[in-house]
Amino acid sequence: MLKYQQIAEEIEKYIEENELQQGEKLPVLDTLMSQFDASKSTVTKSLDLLEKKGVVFQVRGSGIFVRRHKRKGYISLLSNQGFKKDLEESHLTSDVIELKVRKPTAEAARNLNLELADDVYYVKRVRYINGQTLCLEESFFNKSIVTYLNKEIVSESIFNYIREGLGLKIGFSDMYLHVGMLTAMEADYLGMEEGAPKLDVETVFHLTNGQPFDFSIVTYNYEQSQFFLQANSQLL
Amino acid sequence: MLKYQQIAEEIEKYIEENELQQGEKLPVLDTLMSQFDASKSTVTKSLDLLEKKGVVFQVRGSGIFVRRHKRKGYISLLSNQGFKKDLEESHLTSDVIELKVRKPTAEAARNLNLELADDVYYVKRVRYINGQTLCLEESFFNKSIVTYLNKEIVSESIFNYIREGLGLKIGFSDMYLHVGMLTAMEADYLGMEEGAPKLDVETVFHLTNGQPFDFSIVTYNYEQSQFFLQANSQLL
DNA sequence: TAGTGGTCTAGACCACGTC
DNA sequence: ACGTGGTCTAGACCACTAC
Repeated sequence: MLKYQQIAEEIEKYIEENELQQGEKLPVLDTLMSQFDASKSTVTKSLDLLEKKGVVFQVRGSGIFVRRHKRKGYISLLSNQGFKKDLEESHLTSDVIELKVRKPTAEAARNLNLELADDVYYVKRVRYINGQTLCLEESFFNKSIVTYLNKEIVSESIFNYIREGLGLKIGFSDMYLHVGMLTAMEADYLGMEEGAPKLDVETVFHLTNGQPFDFSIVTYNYEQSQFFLQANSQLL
Repeated sequence: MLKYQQIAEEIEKYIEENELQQGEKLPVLDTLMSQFDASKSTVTKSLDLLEKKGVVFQVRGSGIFVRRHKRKGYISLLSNQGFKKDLEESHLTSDVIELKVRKPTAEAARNLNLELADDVYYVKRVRYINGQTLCLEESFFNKSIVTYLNKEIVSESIFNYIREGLGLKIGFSDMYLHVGMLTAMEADYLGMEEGAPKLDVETVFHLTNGQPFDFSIVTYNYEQSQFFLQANSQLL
């Protein structure tokens, strides 16, 4: 593990263990530098990482402060989906409806830069949170990258397997959100009424080298759909 | 303007002007360093900024590449709302329904760290995109920070005024998303049917020093609600 | 093995906040 | 005026990719 990641992790752990609240001040840079025996740029890099994660914010001339949001039970839009689950204590399970090798839909092929004749792994799951239906998920994995899947893998964390089992490095993703109404089929899977509101999240996942490897369409039960997002405005 | 921002801007402009596509390679670091007469760390900082904005991705051992998403007409969830409008060519207008000084709701007070007896500016607007209703927006501004607002300001970009007119520095924000059904009142403002699907986005905007200054609730017309989001997974 | 991006350092200087 | 974070540099060395 890299030094700046290590430092970031320790600072984050420190905040959690001491239950620091929004606005509480952390030690100044000089202190952190000597405490972690690191240069200014390295500590700064750690803090930038934590700022990106929404854990701290830095104020020039003043100090480094803890950032927290106030609401519990929200799903983080940026750190879910094989990145990390953010729902503390919530119990996530999956029913695998379908798992097979097939040809991609036109939409999947377009998003994965594949031909219609190429093979994809197709996974359809219903996911539950604390016993309630959370979402219906359909995923298309480029089979030339994700070369093997089975029921055991698919009923657990597919992304962990992709990382650890296949040694692939997951990079960035593009997400598209739509609001709409449940079709009869979707309502059936989610145990809801046809025409009820829904949130569709389509995501194209890429490896660090830019190759798209997974296109997924997730339909959320609107009653469970509380999402959370942290933004920084210093993007010009 | 800082050197690394300048460089980032020029690289971005270069990409746009030459209409570089997803995956196209940019000059290597050494070239960029001499081209912009900057050190490696400075160029790297520019590229990190562009990576955060979703403009490029960097691959160790290989190069720097253009990142683009494929769909047009989506609203960027992270760079709207006083950050920047992302919808090219789309015409955004506002009808100001209400503008007054009042006491905050309990929810607004909680999110703005105010007492119920404190004053807030309350703004209610309907926003249109290309002549169609886009959303209904209610905002509460901490009056001790945003000391003055009027109809002219409010019918244009409030955030530009806050930045330029008041000289305040906007920092980070927390966003909460819910899916639900339109109330009769909301449906009326948006010209839709009661019970139609909606997306509510509640946002708490903070200054760079961490002070919350604006709490807003935006109810989107689901027919116009196509949102876009770019994520990076290297947040551990 | 050559090329390319990533990490880390030490230090100079700058810009902002606070008192 | 002082303390604190932010920018920028030059350079050493490391890790991954591609050939």
